[in-house]
Amino acid sequence: MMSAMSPRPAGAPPATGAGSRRKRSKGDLTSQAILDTAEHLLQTRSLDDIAVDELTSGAGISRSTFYFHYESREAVLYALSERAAEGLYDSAALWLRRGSEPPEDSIRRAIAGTVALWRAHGPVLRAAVRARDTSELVRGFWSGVARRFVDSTAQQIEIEREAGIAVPGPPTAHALATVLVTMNESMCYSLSLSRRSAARDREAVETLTAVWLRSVYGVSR
Amino acid sequence: MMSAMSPRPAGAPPATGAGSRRKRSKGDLTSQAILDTAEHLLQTRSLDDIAVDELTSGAGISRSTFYFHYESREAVLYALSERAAEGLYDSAALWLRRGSEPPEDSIRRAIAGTVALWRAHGPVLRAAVRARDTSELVRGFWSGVARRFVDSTAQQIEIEREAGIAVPGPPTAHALATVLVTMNESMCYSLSLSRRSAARDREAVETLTAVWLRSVYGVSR
DNA sequence: GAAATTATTCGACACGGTGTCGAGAAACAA
DNA sequence: TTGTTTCTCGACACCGTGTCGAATAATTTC
Repeated sequence: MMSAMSPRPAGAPPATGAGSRRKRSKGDLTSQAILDTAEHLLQTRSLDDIAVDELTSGAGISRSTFYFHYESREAVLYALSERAAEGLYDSAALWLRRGSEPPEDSIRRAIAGTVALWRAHGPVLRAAVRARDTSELVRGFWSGVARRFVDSTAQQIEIEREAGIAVPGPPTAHALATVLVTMNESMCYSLSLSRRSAARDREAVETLTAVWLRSVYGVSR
Repeated sequence: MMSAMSPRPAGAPPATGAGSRRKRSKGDLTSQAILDTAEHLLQTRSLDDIAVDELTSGAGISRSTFYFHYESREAVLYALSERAAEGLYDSAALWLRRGSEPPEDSIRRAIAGTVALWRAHGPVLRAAVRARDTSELVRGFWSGVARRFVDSTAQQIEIEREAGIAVPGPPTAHALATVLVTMNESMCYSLSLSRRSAARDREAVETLTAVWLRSVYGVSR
């Protein structure tokens, strides 16, 4: 007796990353196929417009099998977000500028990196941002990402202020950082919604960079 | 014969505004009741979590009657948005500052007005912003509002630049305006999500004002 | 390699929400 | 009153979700 009570892989399968050394079980493969189908469909439709059977027929399995691999559509999105947000963390590290490189360069580079990443994974990131208001899981994950960005930015602002390079408070370093990071996100969101265009991207990067520079350092040119 | 083909009031009932002089037909009343119920429920739940029968039972009518008054839940949101966005247009007029008032004051006043409006109608405005990605109708309406804001801001920036008060381009007046307006919106969105707090609101207004001032005028203080 | 165990898949089902239809009640006009 | 327009309702067809238990495939154990 004792029915199997198979341990459903709640959030994401063990190590969905590319570098997974574990043996590729059949289940891993279909989990992956579902993820891929989802990312593909997300390029056209919003998450709640995508029915579960579209996900599964794209992966060549029956609808009910889906629920063996994921708890819900949101769980799929969560797994997808993790995959896409890895790159974001790298960008976050760029805030902390190296050596004596002028702030303008490091800020522009970081912003350009963020824009590029939104271009690469726009549909997933947009869906994730939208799901913040819906899914506790996604909200938690995403607010972690945001905090990381805000904190390191605020820290950097404080350093520059103490060095007398950046213009001092009333806006708290933290408050300023929050606004700037939020601004970046929403610009990237709407940018990723428009047709891909190098010129548009460049202008967005330049504009955001200018706002960052002027807000933090007060300088113009 | 010739079945009535009753002219369903597509978007919103004739003149949903408060100043409507038309006779209060029974239908107007229930349309209104639906709207009120929707705004009330929106304070707790997201739009797609709200079922049509919750809207109608709140208004004391049967579910199918809903479809006589509105085409869909989105149409309700559209009507609600119009109601809430009226105030926004007033704020937009504030960009164009009067006489010789220092820019800092008019900008702060305009931003404070926007924040206040988001505090008053947060749930509706949030739902509207979310529905931009979903409903063509809402997207059109909302992008009209946004354009109005951006255009008048850009125009004002250009005036200030020609007067030598504001720091000159690379960032086009229009590009800069877009970023700033977008920033305001997303900050208001997330602010309206947090528990009401005069202190928090004040800090947000100050921070946004600082970013506007520094981005447009380059000054620090 | 046969049996036991575990992992994966499936079809069927119950449920809940949507949107449409045609019948009819209520309000109003003549 | 009668006719017309406005408004309301219940019934219905449809679609998507999530759960269950049984069936099959893969893997381990002996």
